Amino acid sequence: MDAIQFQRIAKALADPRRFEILEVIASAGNEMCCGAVVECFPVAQATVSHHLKELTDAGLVETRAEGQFKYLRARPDVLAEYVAELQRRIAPLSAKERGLKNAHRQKSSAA
Amino acid sequence: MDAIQFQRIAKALADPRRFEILEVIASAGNEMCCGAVVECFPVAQATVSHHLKELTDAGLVETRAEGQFKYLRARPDVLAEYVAELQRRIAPLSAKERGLKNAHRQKSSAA
DNA sequence: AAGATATATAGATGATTGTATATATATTGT
DNA sequence: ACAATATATATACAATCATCTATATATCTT
Repeated sequence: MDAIQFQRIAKALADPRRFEILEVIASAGNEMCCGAVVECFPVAQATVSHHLKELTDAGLVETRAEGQFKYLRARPDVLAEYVAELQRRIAPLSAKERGLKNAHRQKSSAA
Repeated sequence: MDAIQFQRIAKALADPRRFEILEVIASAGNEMCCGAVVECFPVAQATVSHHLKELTDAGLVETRAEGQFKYLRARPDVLAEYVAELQRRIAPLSAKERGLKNAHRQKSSAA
């Protein structure tokens, strides 16, 4: 996963309403059309459309167009990729890594 | 993990600079003082201080005061809690859950 | 063709936020 | 006591963003 998508996902997850929208789509079980999502929230259709765009840009939601409708489906696999990358970047160090880190670190403890 | 902390963490992870700060602390291996973090980034000390506050408020970083210094340490366990909650909320449904969802959903497939 | 419906886009606005400068507070060393 | 250092806080500002209204585009129905 490249850094751009990584940050895009982090951003997408950061807004409470947008996260709720993702939750609704994920809990739907099967596809859900935009209108059904709009009905779940007390915000304008354009607002939901905007959030859906950010979620799909992040890859957390995929869409399938069918006639005038657009069907949404969550991508838990993409979320899993994000999670994996997140834990790879913020990882507790192994004893060996700690040793290497500490090896060139006398300055801060001597100063 | 309560909803407030969950959103606080999501927010804290969403800013690229703040995330880099967390990365630096996590990769330090042992404690790191604020000044060392400030040296890593081309932003003002007050800006780093502000980001550190958000990271500690979110629980992703813990601090230990020692004299005029404040030592920082990442909390990968808190991140792990966040990740667990994230995947619990956005989870692929089991076949049984899908069945239940679909049970009262004939309209969308019939329309 | 015309109206109705679904979704997307454009533009505006108020709120939030990342960052800066300046200052306060606390601690250490002389 | 005083200067120096480390960190936090107050205030300000520009940029971003969530939201809205209005409109555009596409599709369906009659």
